[in-house]
Amino acid sequence: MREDTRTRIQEVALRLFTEQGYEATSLREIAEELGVTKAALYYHFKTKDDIVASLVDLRIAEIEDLLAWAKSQPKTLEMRRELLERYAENLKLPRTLQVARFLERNQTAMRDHPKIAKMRETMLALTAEMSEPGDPAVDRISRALALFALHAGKWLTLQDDLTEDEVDKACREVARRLLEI
Amino acid sequence: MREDTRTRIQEVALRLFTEQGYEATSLREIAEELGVTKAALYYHFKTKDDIVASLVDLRIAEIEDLLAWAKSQPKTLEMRRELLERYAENLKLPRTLQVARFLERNQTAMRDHPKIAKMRETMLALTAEMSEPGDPAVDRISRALALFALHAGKWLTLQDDLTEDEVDKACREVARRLLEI
DNA sequence: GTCTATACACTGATAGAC
DNA sequence: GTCTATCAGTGTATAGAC
Repeated sequence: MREDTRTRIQEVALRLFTEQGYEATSLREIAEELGVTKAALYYHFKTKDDIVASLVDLRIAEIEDLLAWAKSQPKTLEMRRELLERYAENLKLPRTLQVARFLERNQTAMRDHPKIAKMRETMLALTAEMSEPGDPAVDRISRALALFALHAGKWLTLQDDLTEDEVDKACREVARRLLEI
Repeated sequence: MREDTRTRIQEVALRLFTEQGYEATSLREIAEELGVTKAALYYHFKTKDDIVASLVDLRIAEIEDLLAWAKSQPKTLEMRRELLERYAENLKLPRTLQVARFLERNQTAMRDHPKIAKMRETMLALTAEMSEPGDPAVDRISRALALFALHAGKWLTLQDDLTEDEVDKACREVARRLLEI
């Protein structure tokens, strides 16, 4: 029971874009790995950019969901803790994690992509929801940093004798503490 | 009193690589901006990779200096504070900051570059110097994160009404606190 | 939906004149 | 040190057959 080609293209593209970079990955490479020709890709996606857009859309939707929830809540420590929890849980989903990694590693290449601008905007709004405008700068930065600490674990993994899971747990703990600093 | 071409190539390349990405920047572009031809670049650098290598070398040397200093010190809180201070001061130098930004934004593209491996290794060794092997995972991650918090300020700048300098100061304060968590 | 075939621009890199 | 000229290769994208 094999998935449709469109989904398979997304999967292979996401993996190669993340491993090698967006620019460094050619449509020929993607097509070859799928056992189809380049022309076939163009039936499913208008351009190379379009493949990326379809991936980023997923992530934007998730962050927007989080943002909507955050906006419906009072700006308390409890809410920030819960937001962090939700963000971390979301980041555990394989698809989400893959897209997040792709985005982390291809910031510059994706720089002018409208979807990326949109995502950055939403992400910014999310960090804004973690503080009141009048809060001290250190508090605001600290809370924003808490979200990014969750990502940090992914590329700190190599650290040393710690397993990926241990690093992940430690990052979450550090993130939690960043909320109360 | 104009600098030599080699240095000008490095400057332009660094700026374009950072702004547009390594792969997305062609040698033709660099040459055009300098008012020379592609062939001229090849007199000064063996390959495109070579230009990057010359830039990264600078950063590696700086981190190795820091590492050497760290190794000569006892692993105390005082030392970690001082290390953070030195790292932050170093990151203020325009050239260093530019190279650091370039590296942040082109991780994937530079993935297989031997110089990058070397740099990651040195950076890892530096974070390792901030803890004893027996320290709790949370402490170790927290301290490593302190260094990265200094970088975070650079792309959190957009945050809101805060100036770049305010964000920077706040990041340093958060980083300091991460040492004591 | 997927193929073959092709257009056309641009890439990194080299050879050799000045 | 910088140029012109050129290379082979690859890139994205399209037209049209099956």
